[in-house]
Formats: sequence, C-alpha cells, structure tokens
Amino acid sequence: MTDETQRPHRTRRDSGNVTLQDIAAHAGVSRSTVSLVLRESPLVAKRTREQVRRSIKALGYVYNRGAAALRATRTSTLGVVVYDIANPFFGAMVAGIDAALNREGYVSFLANSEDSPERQQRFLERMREHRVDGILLCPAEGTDPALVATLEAWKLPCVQVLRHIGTPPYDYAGTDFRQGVGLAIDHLVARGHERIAFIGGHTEHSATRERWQGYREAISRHGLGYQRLLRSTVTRRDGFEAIQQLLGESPPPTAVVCHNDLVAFGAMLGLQRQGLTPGVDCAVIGTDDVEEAALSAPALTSIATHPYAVGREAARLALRRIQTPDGAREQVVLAPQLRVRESCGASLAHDRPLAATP
Amino acid sequence: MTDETQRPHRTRRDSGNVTLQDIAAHAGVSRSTVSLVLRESPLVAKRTREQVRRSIKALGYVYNRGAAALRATRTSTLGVVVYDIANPFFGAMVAGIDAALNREGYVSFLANSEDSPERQQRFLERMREHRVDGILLCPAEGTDPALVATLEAWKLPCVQVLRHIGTPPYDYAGTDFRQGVGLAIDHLVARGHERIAFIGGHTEHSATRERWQGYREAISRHGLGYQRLLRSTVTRRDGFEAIQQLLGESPPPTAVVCHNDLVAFGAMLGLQRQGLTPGVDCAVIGTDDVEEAALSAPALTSIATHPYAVGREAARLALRRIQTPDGAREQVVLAPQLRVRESCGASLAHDRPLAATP
DNA sequence: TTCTAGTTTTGGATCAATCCAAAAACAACC
DNA sequence: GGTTGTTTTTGGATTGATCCAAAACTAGAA
Repeated sequence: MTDETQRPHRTRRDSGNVTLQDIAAHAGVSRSTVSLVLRESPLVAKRTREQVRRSIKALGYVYNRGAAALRATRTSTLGVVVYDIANPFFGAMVAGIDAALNREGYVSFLANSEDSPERQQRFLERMREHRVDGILLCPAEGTDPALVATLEAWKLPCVQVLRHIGTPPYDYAGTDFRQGVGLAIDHLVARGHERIAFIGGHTEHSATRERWQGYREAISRHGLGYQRLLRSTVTRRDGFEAIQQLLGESPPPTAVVCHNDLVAFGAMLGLQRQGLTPGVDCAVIGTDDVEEAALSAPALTSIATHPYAVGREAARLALRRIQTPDGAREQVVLAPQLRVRESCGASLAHDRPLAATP
Repeated sequence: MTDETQRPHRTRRDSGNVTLQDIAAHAGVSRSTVSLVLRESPLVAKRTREQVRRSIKALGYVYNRGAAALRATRTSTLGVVVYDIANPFFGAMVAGIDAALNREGYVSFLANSEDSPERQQRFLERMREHRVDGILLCPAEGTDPALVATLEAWKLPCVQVLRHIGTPPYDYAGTDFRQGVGLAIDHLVARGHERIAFIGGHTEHSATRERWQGYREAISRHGLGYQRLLRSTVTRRDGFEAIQQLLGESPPPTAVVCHNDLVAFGAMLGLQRQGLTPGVDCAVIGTDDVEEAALSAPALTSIATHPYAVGREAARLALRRIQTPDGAREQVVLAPQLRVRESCGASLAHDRPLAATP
C-alpha cells in the first residue's frame, strides 16, 4: 500500500483556514509558486500567475502576515510612542505618520507613554516581542539617554521625534524650535519691543532647551538689556498665572513668547483678567499654531511647527532606515514659520502703539 | 554512525536569535517545559521553573509573539479605527483605549480613516492579514452597514464606538447623545428660555441622529412652540456662520445647543463679532466638554461625553468578546453630564436677564 | 515489593508562510 | 538529435513557538 492512504485526506485543511497549500492544489501548482505570485515575483509565467490569482479569489484566501514574518523576519509593522496622544499636536503628528505608512503597506502600533519612562520601557519591550521593524519615539520626560544605545543593541531601528536624547548620530525628525523663537523675537524687535519675556518649559529635555537657547541667542543678538525666562509646566493655567506674575514686576515685559499655544492662550486670558488687551497692552506669541490659534479672540500669533509634516518625515526616515539599517543616520529638522496675527499687535498697533517705533 | 554527527551542531542557533531550544539546552530541560514556564503554567515544579527563569535571563531571551501566535491563534493585538485622530476628542478616547489594553498585555494598531470608507476597508483587510484578535471601530461616514456582517463573517470581533451602523445586536460603546441634548434643554428651559435652536450635524450617522432626536423630543416634551435645527458640518467656522444666520431670523433664538464644542466656540465668536455677549445676549451650550471649554472666555457650558471613559469601556468590551466570542452582544452607553458655566448665563444672568424667569 | 494515583516532563506533529538549491520545461543553435 | 542556455517550477528544510498524548517520575498504600 502507498502512504497516500495512511495520511489523512488534505485537500480542505483541518482548520477552517485556506492556506497556500489549498490554493496550490486548486491551481495545480506548488506551494512555492503560489508564494511567488503573492509576492509579485517576475519569475512566474503570466499564464500561471493568472491561474493562481483566480484560485486565490475563488477560495477566499487571506494572507497570513504572521506566518510570513516568522520566516522572512519582516513584519511590516512599526511601533509609535508618544507621551500625550490627547494633545491635538500629537494627533496631527500621528495622522501624518499614518498617512505616510499607509502608502507603503505598513501599519503601526500606537502607545501613549503618559510621559512615564516605565510605561515606555514596557511598551518597547513588547514591541520587540512583536518583532516590529522599527520604532518612532517621542521620548518620555526623564528617559535614560542610554535607551537609544539599548535599542541599537536590540537592532531595532529607531527614529526620535520632536525630542531627542542620547548623543548623535541618531535618526531624528523635528522642528527647529530655536529658529522659531528667534523668528518671533526678530518680529517683535522689528515692531519696537525691547522687553521680551519667555514663558514655559520646566524640565531639561531637548525641545525645551532649544527654545530657551533660541530665546537667549535672539536677546543677545539684538543687544537687548532685558531678559526674563519664566519656567513652568506648559498648560493653559501656567500661562494664565505666569503673565500675571510678570505684569507685577517692574519693569514688566511688553511682549511674551510662549512655550506652546496652550500657554499663550492662558497668557491672553491672564491679560484680559487684568483688564488688558493682548496685542495692544502686551504682545503674545505662541508655539505650534494649533487650529484654535487662528480662531481665538484676539487671533494668536504663533510659531507654526507643522506636526503633520514632522510625522510624515519621521515615518519616511524610519522606512528608509529599515531598508538600509547601516546607512548614515539622518536628521530632518523642519523650518518653523511665524504666523502673524492680532495677538502681537499686527492689526491693532496703529490704534495704540505698544512701544516706541524705531 | 549516529545521526547526531550528521545534523549540524545546534547549541547556539544558526540565526542570531535565542530560542526556546537554546534555553532548554541551557537549563537541561525540554522545549515544552520552557514553553510552560513562559506561560506561567502551574504544571511546572518550582525548582524547574526557577532554573528555567535563570536560563532565560542568562541568555537574554526575547519571546517571539509572532511564532506563538501562529500556533496558538491569539495575537494579543487589536485594530483601532478612528476617523479623525487630530481631533482632541479622539486623542482622549485613544488614551482610554490604550490604558485599558495595556493592563491586559494587549497592544493596538491605530488607523486614521479620515472618514473615507475605502481607507477604512483597506485597513480592516490588513488587520485581518495580521490576525488581530478584534477591532474597535468608529465607522467612517458613508460606511456600508453591511460591514458589520462582513466582519462577523470574517469571525473578527468588532466593537463599534461612538457611531454605530448595521442592525443590533452588536457590541457598542458610546455616550447617550440624546439624553445629553435633553439635559441641556431642560437646563435652558428651567432658566426661562423658550426659543432654543440646535446647530450642526450634516449627515445621517447615528451620533447625529441621536442628537437631533434628543433635541426634538425635548422641545416637544416642554411644549415649546419654537423649533429650529440648522444642519452644518461641525467646524468652528460652521458655528460662526450659523449663529449669525440665526440672529438674522425673526424671532431669533435666545439659546443654542451645538453639535460639539468646536461649533460652540464658533458660535460664541459669531456672537462677539455682532457685539453680543455669549451667556448674556444668547446662551450657548456645546457638546464634548473638551479641555478648552472650561478656559474659554466666557467659559463654555458643555455636555460632557467622557471620551476617555468611552475608550476604556470599548476596550473592555472588546477583550470580553475575544474571550467569549459567542456571548451576548453588549451596549455600554455612558450617561453624559451637563457642565454648567458662564456661556449659558450661569453666573451672569443676574446682571441682565436673558428671558422671563418662571 | 508491587500497584496505583498523582505530579512533572517530554518528543513529535503542527501552525503557514519563505528560502534555496536543484529539477524540469522550454527555446535556440550546431 | 544532442547540447547549451534561459526561463519556470518545485520539494524539502526552516522559522519559533504551542498542542497533545504518552512517558517518566513521585509518593503512598496494599
């Protein structure tokens, strides 16, 4: 007797799932050929390819990416770590990432670290277990700089986004916060301001440092005698309180640049609470240019940091790194833009001058 | 000769990866035992378990979830589809999902459908290929109601969130928008309003229908003669334009309830543009209670819809469905709450009454 | 000591794909 | 017809875990 009779009949598989084997049988070719068709290999003859395609449709086959990944060691997945997904800035960034990945057939795991290095660490370990092809990381505050080296040792390509830790070279996508603050101050100085304060940022991560550096450099570049940097966390309430503190000092600033738009909104509220008008009695400039900036009253002048574009660039970088793991590390730093609106006196200044014009 | 000599030496694996095999060799047990230890099986003796744990640490083993999933048909992954991740409401919802999943060792793929049924479809097919254990779906506008049945046929557990399509029974987590609008109108009526309009919602999906239904029911429940429902998309600009249109009508409304907070912010701006004060000349109530609501000027009264909690409940439902695929479908509908602030005249009414008090 | 019952451990098959070297099919030329 | 070269196709091994039935230990009672 042949061994055919011994092994159970196998045209329809034991489990309900249709596999390459089933398609191969249906199309009268081998497993390998079907696999080649699925991967669009040019090796397969046209007639065969078409026949296999027909069988795939006929049997309602669903590609099993997990099984493929096991052998091929590519999963077409990416891990994305942000520290505050509820912040609309990150929402826009994730949208940019999603759009870029989608085009390449990649999907992404998303995690919200809530700025906790421990949560972040747990997630990264889980990503390793899932064998993601790479990581997009907005490092949580207080992340050990050694993490970048750890990921390197894990052979997990990692692109840092917005904040960066560790020492170059690393892959990074972000915005030039330093330049952004510089732009804002140049604009204010051109409008005659001489006492410009900066509000916000409470911990030493790169995105804060860069803003402060931009502030200090611009102040000294313009030879201004006044310099005032007020640390704080970066909520609306912080802006609200900070501006009132600054107004109580003598001399008070005539303009403030804020860590982000939330702080700026708070600062505007604080001015209004004191019976003052933003853009008239004190200029206010925010950072990020969130949707609400254009629609607040008065409209907020803001340094646009392009979250969608940052996300898209970060995703591109990651895909490139996955293709060439040993290529030179890259840093994509987008140029910010100043969106001038009412809150820095743009269209109100003629009514009541903010400061002596040059 | 034995076949030992024929097969290549295998203590350290060919590929760089440490596998169960390697740990087994190191600990002097079998692959199966190591697997049992990893899955915390009570079958393994304490001594053995400890020895295996030591070997796992010593060799720096990383669990391969892909390989495990192939055999066990559980991936510990979930697909999440939203239609606008840049909206802070969804940000908060995703944060809730993330927190609930994290606790159970699950991770989630996130996709942004941008309200395109085609993008949504592509993503769902990809999720199927990745063999996710379930789907959390905020259906894109215009989604074919048959999609729910399709997912059912795919044997992919699906929990709908915020919007629902198809016919019950299905799993769903959301907020009772109908009740929310009812609460708002009850409050306004109690304050003496008789002409209450509703702004926003342009397409017939469940979340819009429920709001409209709540509006019409409340109006007729209170026996009000005035009824005005203005359709629109749901951006700030829509609110801005809608309120000005309503003010031009005779009689104009004395209060408006808005589809979401963005529309409400726009409506407040529109009032201010006309030299009117929200909460004094016309009451404004929003929906969602986003962070900004409490901090706008005047502070916005809003129907809180608890996005974080909705996300958390949706995730819980999904995990439950995965455990018992044939259990009864469940609907978790959270009760909204009215957060009363200045924009509906809460603390301003004594200055200048909005309407005759009862 | 043997038998039984309970506790641990194990090897082989399996999941569904890819990889790769070798075989088969085909065409072109002497 | 035989030889060579090119294009297609193939089967067996491999990836790294889990499943499962059977084997190997224990300990306690007869």
